Amino acid sequence: MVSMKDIAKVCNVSESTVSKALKGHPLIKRETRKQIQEVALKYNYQPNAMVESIQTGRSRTIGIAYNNFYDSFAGAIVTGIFERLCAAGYEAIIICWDELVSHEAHVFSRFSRRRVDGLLLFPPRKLPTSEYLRELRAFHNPIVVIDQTWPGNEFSYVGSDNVLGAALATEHMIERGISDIGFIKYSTVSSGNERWQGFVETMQKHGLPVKDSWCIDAGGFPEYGHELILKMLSRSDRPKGLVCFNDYCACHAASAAHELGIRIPEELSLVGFGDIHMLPTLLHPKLTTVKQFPEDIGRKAADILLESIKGGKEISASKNILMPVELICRDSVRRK
Amino acid sequence: MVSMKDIAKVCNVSESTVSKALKGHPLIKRETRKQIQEVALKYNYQPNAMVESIQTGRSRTIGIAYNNFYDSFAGAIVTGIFERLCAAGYEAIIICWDELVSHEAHVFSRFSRRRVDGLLLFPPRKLPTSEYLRELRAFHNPIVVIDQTWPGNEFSYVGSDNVLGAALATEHMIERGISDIGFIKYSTVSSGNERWQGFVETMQKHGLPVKDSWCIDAGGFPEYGHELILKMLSRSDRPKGLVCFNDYCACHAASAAHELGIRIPEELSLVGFGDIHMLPTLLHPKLTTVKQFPEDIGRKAADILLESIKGGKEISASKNILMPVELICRDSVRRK
DNA sequence: AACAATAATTCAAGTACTTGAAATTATCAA
DNA sequence: TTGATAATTTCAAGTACTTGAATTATTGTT
Repeated sequence: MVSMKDIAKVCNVSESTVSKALKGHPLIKRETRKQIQEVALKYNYQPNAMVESIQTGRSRTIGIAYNNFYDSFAGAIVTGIFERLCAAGYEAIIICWDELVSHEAHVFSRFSRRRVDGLLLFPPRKLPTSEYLRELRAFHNPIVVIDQTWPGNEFSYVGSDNVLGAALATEHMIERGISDIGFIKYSTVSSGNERWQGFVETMQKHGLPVKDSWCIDAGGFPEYGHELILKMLSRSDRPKGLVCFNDYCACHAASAAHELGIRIPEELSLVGFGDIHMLPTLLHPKLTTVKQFPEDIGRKAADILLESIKGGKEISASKNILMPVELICRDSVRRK
Repeated sequence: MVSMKDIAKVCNVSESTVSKALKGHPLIKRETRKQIQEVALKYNYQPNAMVESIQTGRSRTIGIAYNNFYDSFAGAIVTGIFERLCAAGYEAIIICWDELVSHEAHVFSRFSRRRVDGLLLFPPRKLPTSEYLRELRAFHNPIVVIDQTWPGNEFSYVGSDNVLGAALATEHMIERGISDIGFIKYSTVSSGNERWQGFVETMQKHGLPVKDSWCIDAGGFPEYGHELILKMLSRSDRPKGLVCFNDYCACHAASAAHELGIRIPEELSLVGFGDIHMLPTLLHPKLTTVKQFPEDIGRKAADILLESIKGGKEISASKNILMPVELICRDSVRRK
């Protein structure tokens, strides 16, 4: 790698002249400046970003604690994050929580060693341990939590308005005259509980009963509770509609219904959640779902983080931002 | 952030003593060493990785030029990459090719400024321009190209054995007595052309005709040529089987067939490619597909890169590695 | 107590830069 | 030719460390 020293040698000047010339400093003679810039270009000189980091105490790098590269919803969030980071001249270092790869405890110290200026946190799917919370609080740079949160979270958080989303989905079914409604829960994540809350509140508002046997918890199952759904749908006393935690759940429900010869939407209506990349339109019938705006979540989270970094930690009060959601009507809910 | 200076001040010793003590240098008195280590722990001291980088000329960081965070196949590759990087004590800086975010030309200089020790390249979906090739060659660190390649690529490459995969898929259909076979191409990427080649060779080997009107190019269409497939399947002269470039294509074909009331697999058999995360088993009937091993591709690519970094560029000859593929028989191909 | 031998610690220089102050060189008038 | 002023350039110190050489402190021996 060419350094300033190399260019200085070639141009027969000192390193500080090179430094100033490349920054367009007006004290350097025009011809000298031009020559140095040409040589730098010729040798494809690139300044060492790490030196600048050491000097300024800012690495212009943020850390992303990531969960799951398979999930295109998280991928969409990251796409939004990158859009903003790039515009701000920041790079990102991604580390996976994945227990197989790196244990929790090491994630923070790895970010600290790389001196990231801030942290975007996709929380791991279990509740944070006290050890992990201690590490988080000891981290001396701004943190923004994304997509999932936990009770008592004191950091800034950006996610979807899950309560509203589930309410919209449930209202939609009720409006179409369906009242025997079940719910596929996912209680191991905060968004799952929020969606469940939205469902229960809406049912109660309309004086409809929430039947335990129609509410299945898919949380933690790798197959999103496929077997449980199958069991529920094969009983004679089964719901006419299912509001699902997300589109994957809805797909599994649809698949179970197909296996049992139950027609969608004539005999069973479905609403998903997420409008996950391509998935709802690949199904037949096309899935009605609550659209989220993951790119916007990513953009917003990055904006907040970058602002906190600029303003210093004291200026930035912790924020709790819920992004809007929208019901997308397709063909999986029975018409009146 | 606490520095060695801070610890030195607290312990009333010089910085070099701190440095040596923290490395467990035997020349430092046991008690001094212990005290320094305790203070470092108490203040949660983390060495600045960038200083080490400057001194050694190794950043212990690699760059990943990424394409598409929505694609869980690429996500699986990255998962494999991260597994190996983490084990080797490396971090990754990810930059997206996405034209909206960062133009091609800047990607390499951004990696250079961060002094990444090597590059894992998911090539952009178009053929490399000569400008881009020049930048690649000017990059003075090892490069490994992943998943897609191009004619005359002189860098190491790791991808799936696409020719074999398409051959397996085609053989499977022929074996089940289907001979009116079409193909959904995707000719804008190298894997697409390789799979096409595997299809054509197998058809010729069995003396079967490759009918132009049954071979659709979905390349470049955001909806994977859904409309074209629909048109083809609505003619009376339509294929009895479709070998598809990937699972997404197959999903669109299935969806088109559903719309037209064509039953799968009785009237139309389908084989996908990729065994993309959850997708084939969410369909009904479940999709027969050619399984790839993306995590292994990622692992292999990372291994080769890390080896090249260790060995220096001259030692590492450029390699061309094709990972095995496997036909997974599910329910979308008609039984004899 | 003086000296050597050993143990423990510090110094100084190097990494790739930046920055304000100091030094050098050029230019012009008297 | 000298001195003053302006125009250029270089020096030196700082960033957060590492490392071998040099220095200082401690211990034991006579």
